Amino acid sequence: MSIEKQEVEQRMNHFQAVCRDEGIKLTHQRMEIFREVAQSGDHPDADQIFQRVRNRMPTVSLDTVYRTLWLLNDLGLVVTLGFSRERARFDANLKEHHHFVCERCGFTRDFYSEALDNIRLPESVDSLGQIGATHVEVRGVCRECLGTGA
Amino acid sequence: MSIEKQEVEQRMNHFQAVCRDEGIKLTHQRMEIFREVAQSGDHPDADQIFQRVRNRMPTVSLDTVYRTLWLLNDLGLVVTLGFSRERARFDANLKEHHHFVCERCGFTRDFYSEALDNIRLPESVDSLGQIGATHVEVRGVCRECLGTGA
DNA sequence: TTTAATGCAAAAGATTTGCAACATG
DNA sequence: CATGTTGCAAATCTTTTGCATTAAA
Repeated sequence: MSIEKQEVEQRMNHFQAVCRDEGIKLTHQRMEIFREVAQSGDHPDADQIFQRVRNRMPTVSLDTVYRTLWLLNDLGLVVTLGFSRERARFDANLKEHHHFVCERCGFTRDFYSEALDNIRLPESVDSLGQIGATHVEVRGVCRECLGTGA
Repeated sequence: MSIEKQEVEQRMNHFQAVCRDEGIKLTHQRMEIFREVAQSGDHPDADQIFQRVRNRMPTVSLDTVYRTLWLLNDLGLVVTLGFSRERARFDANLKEHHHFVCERCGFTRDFYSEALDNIRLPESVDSLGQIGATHVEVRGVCRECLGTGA
């Protein structure tokens, strides 16, 4: 599944504008790496991106892919799924619940809400497959990081 | 932040019952590792669990912690946060969106919903900190994995 | 006693870093 | 031309595995 050409062009333009504004050099590698993410609808990981870019650019290196992806992330040009940069975290709470996650320090807290447990999903989701648990993740900044510490 | 004693006891009992049912041996290590997750409200990762268990049980090894955590996960006694077992995945879609994730193959697809973008969070969340983006993750099984392939 | 689980040490994987060569602005 | 960026190789960090020993049922 890939993104429409027109949308990809828009994303490329935005990327170039941001790089110019930030004084970040527009290298061949960065262009190809960003393009790859921009045109992929399947949320690839670093290694998949590396493999795909390498088809067009055989000399690119994996470490450049990593450096570039995190740069794009810091620039807000790309987003990571879930709690991505972290390792697996475990939870013995089996009741249906949701999470608040602090974007700065990783602090994570469960919360409950019957309303959220019962949210209606759009019909488009039904066509993707069989639906299991639905889980809400709220990103934010915790009180501690805000300096609003009790 | 730790879980109430009574709740921990309940979780321990459930854990022991499941192990018995499944013919899984109740070792000292498993008890301590599960207890650690059961009484932690902060969603620790494998290494944190290892460090904490080691205080009480200095001979436990990190590989046992890993083996046990994934066993608990397979038994449904513990849950992982987000897309945990995977590596970081990237997305250049900056529009507000949500995800459907196949639990079997990892297939992930964006979907949109104004209703979900505007869900009301319970007030308890406000007290945790400043709220940023809210994101819904639907877990399920994709059509391909269901054998309902188009 | 039988079988599964542990600890150790080593292997495998993933990600990051120092540095000289190179390309961009 | 000056500086930031790359590729390489090595280092680091995380997670997994093989195997002899130990412990649970």
